[in-house]
Amino acid sequence: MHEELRLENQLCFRLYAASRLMTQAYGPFLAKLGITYPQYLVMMVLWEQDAQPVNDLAKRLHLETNTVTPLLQRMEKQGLVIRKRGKEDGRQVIVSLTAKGRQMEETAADVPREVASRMVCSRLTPDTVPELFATLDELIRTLE
Amino acid sequence: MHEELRLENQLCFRLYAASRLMTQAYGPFLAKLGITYPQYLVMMVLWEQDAQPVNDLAKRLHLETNTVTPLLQRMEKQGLVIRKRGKEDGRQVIVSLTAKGRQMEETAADVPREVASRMVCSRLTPDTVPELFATLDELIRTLE
DNA sequence: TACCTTTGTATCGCAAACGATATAAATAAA
DNA sequence: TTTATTTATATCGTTTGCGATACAAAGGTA
Repeated sequence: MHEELRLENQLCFRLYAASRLMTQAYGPFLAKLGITYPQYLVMMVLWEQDAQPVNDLAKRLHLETNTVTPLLQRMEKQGLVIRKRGKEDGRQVIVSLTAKGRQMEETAADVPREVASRMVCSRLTPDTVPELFATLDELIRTLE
Repeated sequence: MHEELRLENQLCFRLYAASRLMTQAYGPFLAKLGITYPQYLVMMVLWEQDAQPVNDLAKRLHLETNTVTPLLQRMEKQGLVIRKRGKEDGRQVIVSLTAKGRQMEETAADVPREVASRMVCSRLTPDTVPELFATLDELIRTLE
């Protein structure tokens, strides 16, 4: 038996499981807004900074553009964003929020708190969370 | 601007990004074995305990059976596992390793070390990793 | 100008991942 | 025993996610 191959010894599996369960935890709240979890991430990026090229959105989310493009196409069909060719650089596609997309920010502002309330852990306190964030941030920087 | 909606303040996004980047880190090594990352997880479960019903595999991986079934069908097509109806309970499908699947464990034993070597972080030490594991484990227990 | 390379998006194909639903076997209830 | 319910898998449709590839715009270079 190879101890290093035990599921319980894997960081990768914990991240994989935690990530999917976290996505599921957001599901019911995002369903009320009519969006999915990756779409929610795109919206957060745009609420923070509107009118960005596809490339910048993808980089921010650590995704490939061939993942983001169809995602944005679906969001455009739903009337959340519009996509326009860049004026200076005709290769770029600038993604901007519609009025509907901007309005959604108000409703969405409650979501993080609602999810957090279902996620009370003894090990996730104002003391320990910054440490966890820093560790994950370093891991992400190292892997990308 | 809603501070709680900033991407940088989200645990969910860090887990999402870290999980995908981790999967990508395994990619090249698993490609040599001819399997994908979720398939690798299934193999780890079976190396630990062979001949399990689909349901147990799914529970162990925190996945739905409708995700695991097609995964196993692809693995069966590749000759890594075989699926047989249970004798006592005809509803169950028992998944077992083939000789090829068992042999793969030897080659795979190097994978965790190879990935770890590309993942050296100042915040991921023998001291801090148990703490991180415990936090993620509690989070997973809370969310499931 | 003509040609080559780089850059930014998009298209295609495949493997997850999951909700909704279907199906058959096992179990409980009548 | 017949009927109803639960349980274990499987099927279907949609959304992600990514590698490989295509393609057009932009930027060199000769």
